[in-house]
Amino acid sequence: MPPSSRITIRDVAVQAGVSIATVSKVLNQRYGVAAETSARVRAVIDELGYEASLVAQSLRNHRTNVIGILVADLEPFSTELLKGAADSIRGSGFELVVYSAGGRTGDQAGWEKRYLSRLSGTLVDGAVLVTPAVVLEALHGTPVVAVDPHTGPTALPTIDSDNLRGAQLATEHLLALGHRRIALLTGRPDLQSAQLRETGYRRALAAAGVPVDEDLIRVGSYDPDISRRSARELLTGPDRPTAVFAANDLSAIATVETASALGLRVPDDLSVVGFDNIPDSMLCTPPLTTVDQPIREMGRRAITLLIELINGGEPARTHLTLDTKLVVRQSTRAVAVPS
Amino acid sequence: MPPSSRITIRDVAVQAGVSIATVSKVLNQRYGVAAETSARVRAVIDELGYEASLVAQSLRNHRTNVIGILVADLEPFSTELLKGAADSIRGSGFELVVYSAGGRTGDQAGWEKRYLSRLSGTLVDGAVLVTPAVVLEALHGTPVVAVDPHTGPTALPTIDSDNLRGAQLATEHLLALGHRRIALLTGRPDLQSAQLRETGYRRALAAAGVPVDEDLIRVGSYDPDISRRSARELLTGPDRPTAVFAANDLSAIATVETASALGLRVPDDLSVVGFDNIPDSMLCTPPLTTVDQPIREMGRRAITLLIELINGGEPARTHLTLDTKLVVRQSTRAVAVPS
DNA sequence: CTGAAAGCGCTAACAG
DNA sequence: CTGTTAGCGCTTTCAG
Repeated sequence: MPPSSRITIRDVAVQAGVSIATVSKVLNQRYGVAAETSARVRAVIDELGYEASLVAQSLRNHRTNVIGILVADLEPFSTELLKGAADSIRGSGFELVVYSAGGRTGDQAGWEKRYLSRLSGTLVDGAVLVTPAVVLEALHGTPVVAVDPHTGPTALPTIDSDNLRGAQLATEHLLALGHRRIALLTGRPDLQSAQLRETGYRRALAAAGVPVDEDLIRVGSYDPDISRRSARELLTGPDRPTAVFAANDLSAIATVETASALGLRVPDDLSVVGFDNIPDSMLCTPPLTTVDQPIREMGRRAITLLIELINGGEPARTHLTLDTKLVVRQSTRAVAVPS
Repeated sequence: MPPSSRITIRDVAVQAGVSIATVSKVLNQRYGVAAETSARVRAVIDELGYEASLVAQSLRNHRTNVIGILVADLEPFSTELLKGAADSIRGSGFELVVYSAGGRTGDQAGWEKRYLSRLSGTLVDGAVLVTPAVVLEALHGTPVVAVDPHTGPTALPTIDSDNLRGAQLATEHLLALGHRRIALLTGRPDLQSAQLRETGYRRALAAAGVPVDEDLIRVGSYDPDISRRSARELLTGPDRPTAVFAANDLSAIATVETASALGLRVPDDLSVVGFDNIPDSMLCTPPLTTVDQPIREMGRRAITLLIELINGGEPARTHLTLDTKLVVRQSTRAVAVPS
């Protein structure tokens, strides 16, 4: 078949009666083209609606002014992050391509490495890796920033949020309200974020001198169904908790739903705090007390850091942990403190 | 400078002691390579972590199995659409790149044409254009689908939603509740969506025999600030409306805020319906009655249609208008019908 | 079975 | 000032 009827630089050259090189010079505003020639070429470019192929340019130049954001899938977390990234890309002179593995994360070596290899060196000047699940060493020459990596510490420059402190805040809040039987719905056991959130919970309890009741710790796995099941166990058991800290917003919502189904009112009969993975504005029915994770801000910072990395030198800080804060809404309530 | 230390097919060839051509054959599972050679090459590929450059492949092959989504910016509407697109890309064998103009929509010819030209023919097999604001004729060979184009009818295959009917539904709902003084906050006058929403409003009133009071129609422009101003005018004027239909969710929220600031309670003193451009779940404080625009579904359909277009023949329908429906929440209330 | 060579669209020396 | 030439990394004939 004909190699697509795309208009190429050659078409322009022929039409304008000049060489390909001359067209290229006009395109790139290089010196050494007669004003008249230049005008003619430009006229033809307009007439034909020609635009240089990004691909061909990438292959030739080693600078593209394009930043890549690599995500496993387009879901609430990653899309929220994209909005932040878009904020800081504006006016930076860079363009943005988002590459989505389309949920096919079961691949051999992981989408992270695969896409990074396929795109870097060509097409993008640098990349942001969103919640990579495998450990990646720094790559051959292409600047990479990781956002909220699910694995532990990484050699890569990283932007993450303070999971540990967030969990402590949440638990302390419940303690301050007088709660003593505080349950925990954990996250996915294999992810560091979940481990940190559990640690924060345990530390807060320990600091308050409240013994941990392992029966009050159930797996939520960042999953609505699993969380619903665990929540039901917690709330129907003997001596049920007066409060639940859910390591994830989906778990928190599942908890509220389950409580409601069991005839328990939130916050009158049960206080709930969730760890927020999706935008604040989406958490509303019912209003949940949450730990606010600054997703958009992480997106902004990741791009800023990446651009520093691309444009040269060593940035001041190559690992940034953003603060989390507690957003108190009406889903928690004080209880009588046992004397 | 050294052209980036990217690992190329050449590195693999050298390391394996074969020619570049042979490596390529192994990569593409072509016949005519000894099993032993093939194994050796594969070993080297693994060892080096080599992945073929997407860019170089694109330039050479004219099929990339990549679909492009071109957006002016990454905001609530476009990111919501992306989620839908991701849904239907899964398992399709295509990958997804999102290209964002980064808000720089003030360009000469419009980002739409520019990016389409830069990417088509190479890099992507087809593209989805999200809310293009200029009229584009079908392009040289590359399949393109437009989503919710802001201009009128287009030669391009299109997915949009039923703005007219949605607006009628909203207005009829308010009429059915007994409202007679129903204000309209319009959208951006230059966009067809806004015009259709206004037409729907007028038709519903006409059908009910309620005369249109032009004083109750104010410009909202899909913009919070402008909407707030207009809302204030409407609500502080003499003989204020008992209900407002806002042609856009941002306008609706602005209306509720303004009402609140003026001491009017929603829905007790004022009913509000908004046309939803952002996901249902984000509209919650306060709960707004809205017209639900199926954004994710549009994303899904757009990809499905595009893939049909790419894979060959003429699809059954090349222009699809999705239904909108009214979601009634507590921000509207019946009023006494004047006898 | 393997490799040399041409070329995808473009840019950057270098000649003319 | 302009055109010829040599690749960027890869795939694909087509000889060896």
